[in-house]
Amino acid sequence: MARDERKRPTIYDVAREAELAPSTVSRALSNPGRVSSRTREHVLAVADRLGYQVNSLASALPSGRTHTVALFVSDITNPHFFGIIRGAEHQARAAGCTLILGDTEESPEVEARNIERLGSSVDGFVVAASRMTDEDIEALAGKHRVALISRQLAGLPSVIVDHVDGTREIVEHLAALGHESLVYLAGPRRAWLTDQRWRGLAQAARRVGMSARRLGPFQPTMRAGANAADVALGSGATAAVAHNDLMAIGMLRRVAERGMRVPDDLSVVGFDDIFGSDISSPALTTLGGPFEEVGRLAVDSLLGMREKSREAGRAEQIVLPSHLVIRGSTGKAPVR
Amino acid sequence: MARDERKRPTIYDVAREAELAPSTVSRALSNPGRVSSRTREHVLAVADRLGYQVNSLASALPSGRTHTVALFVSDITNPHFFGIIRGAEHQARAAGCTLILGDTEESPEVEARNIERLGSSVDGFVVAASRMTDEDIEALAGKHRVALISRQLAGLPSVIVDHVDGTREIVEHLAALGHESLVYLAGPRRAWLTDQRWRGLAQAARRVGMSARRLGPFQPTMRAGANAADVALGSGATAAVAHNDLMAIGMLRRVAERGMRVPDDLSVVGFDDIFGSDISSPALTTLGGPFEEVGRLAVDSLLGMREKSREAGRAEQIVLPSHLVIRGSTGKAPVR
DNA sequence: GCAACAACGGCAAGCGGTTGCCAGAAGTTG
DNA sequence: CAACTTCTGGCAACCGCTTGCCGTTGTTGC
Repeated sequence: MARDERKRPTIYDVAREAELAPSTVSRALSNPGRVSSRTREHVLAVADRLGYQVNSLASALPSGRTHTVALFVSDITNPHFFGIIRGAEHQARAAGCTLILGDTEESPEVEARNIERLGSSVDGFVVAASRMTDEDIEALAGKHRVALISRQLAGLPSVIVDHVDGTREIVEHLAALGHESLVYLAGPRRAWLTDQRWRGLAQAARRVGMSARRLGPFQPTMRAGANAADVALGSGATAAVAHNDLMAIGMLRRVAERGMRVPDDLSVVGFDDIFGSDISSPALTTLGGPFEEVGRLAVDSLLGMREKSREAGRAEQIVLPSHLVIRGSTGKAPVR
Repeated sequence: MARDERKRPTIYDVAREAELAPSTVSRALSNPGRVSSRTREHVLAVADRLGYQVNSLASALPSGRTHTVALFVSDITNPHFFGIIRGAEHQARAAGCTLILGDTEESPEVEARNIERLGSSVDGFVVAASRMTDEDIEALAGKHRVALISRQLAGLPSVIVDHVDGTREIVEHLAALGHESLVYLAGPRRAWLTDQRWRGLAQAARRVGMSARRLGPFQPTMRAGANAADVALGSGATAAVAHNDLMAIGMLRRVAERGMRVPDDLSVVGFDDIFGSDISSPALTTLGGPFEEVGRLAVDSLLGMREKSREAGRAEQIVLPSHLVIRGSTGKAPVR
């Protein structure tokens, strides 16, 4: 009731009260240099007294600037995105923007639809771990400002955590432990990272003379990890690299369930170093990265696109270093 | 470039192309019953051909309906909110709304500020685990539609997971294991749940003749769990109930770090049954709840407020049942 | 066959801001 | 002191869509 009667004051109310034109009030509020300081202060005082708050919808309409950015993640229940979300939020807030978070639930359709839905009400999109095709992303980028996370595409700004060096580190770590064979439990086919990680692993394995096989694809979830574990155990490899920590943790459980031991019977490595990867038993060896920074930089480069035209500035593709976190899930290769 | 040249078509473009008035196009799109089916189909076809997409900003301005709801959580890195977020999103989507997610980072100021910022651009707010004072929430509710999660306040719709029965269950479980004393490691003072949980525990303990003490407050994080563990161990109690799973998991680690064992030396119970609570070792005994349902219902009752006036309908306060998940972190009380 | 009434499409006034343009006031310059 | 900038504030035209109201046309009832 109270809610409905009292309408929010508008600049017209403030203008009337301050005995000025609405346009002057508007300027005093959003373009302070344009009016005299006396006027500005007067307006501010009146606005304050009336409890005036800009209607962000109304101001976005003529100006086209919504001061809102959207972040889409492929699965909001994956702790991997925590850091990214936090980082993005901080950067957005620092830039005076609101962050809208969307969960695409691993579906390229949901992704495309949600993005289209938001269309005109945001200044741009940060898409993390997109499942869309390159073509769809390009089409999207033709209509909106887009920055990518965990994916690279020519001409678009992106932020990824290095996987070339990271996978090399993983392989060398395993090699040092005496492993001679590894399997990669692949993530979704649509995930750009799936191929990248496999390529990195395969190449590094070749270099150290380790055999490597790719199995899957699997959904990047704990549940699918059980399946992946069975497949990995069946493969005869002594080391398994899961597409992400969620899968890896699911594998740890399944291996234990089957009465085998990690790392004695099988070494397991994950990606992301998520919350939970250090409380599992054994704790998970995993490739971590500065994900908060990833989120921050992605928003940053999205907002940065404002000025530089896409052609001129050459969208920057940022690669942040990863680091291998060695914990209990990797150990000496079992002797045959 | 492509992005900037081609402006999105508007209803005027569609109207011109369809040789109709803009108002008719508007109606065909958003109020189909108001035009003849022939006209509607014609408009739809033209709109489709032109790739028309409503500008949600523009339509929200005159109508006042933004088809957007905001969900604020106190800490987005707490997996507890996963289910709530998912549930809220699903329900929002089902109702044709977009969900905006906000992280208030445990701060009532951030909470109030962010809510005010969004003010006019959402249809309402779902606030989970609010840290604001009752007065501030009431003030907010005077200006916007608000639904609460994990908090009750007269006159406002809310969804909580039962704690009365839940805490009783916890206490009885501990009593059955022979425990005669428990400590509650309290959460933030501003969290409504902190007092509620303590009250429930204290009352249940009294009834079974168990001693209960409240310690803290602590931040509801893993980090603070270490501190809580030390305090709990120092208290001499044989059972510790942490404010949430994050704290409880932090406690598990700290206890192990100090060379003691859970549950042999100390039984530990948490709240929420978050992701991670079953992969810790020992796995955590915790009070779970249907959190996805919580999120869903909260959005539901928020959107339901549309029709029924707040006074008339008597805001519904929903209480969902909790369930105790017994795992390895609770065991027989140590014999003295 | 005509009044009464739907049904349907169009007009135009908003929603609450932003902003290009103009004009009067104030400040500079020679 | 005239001529010319620079400041400031106001006017009014949007931004793209919604919606109350009106007029036309087609239907129905008697």
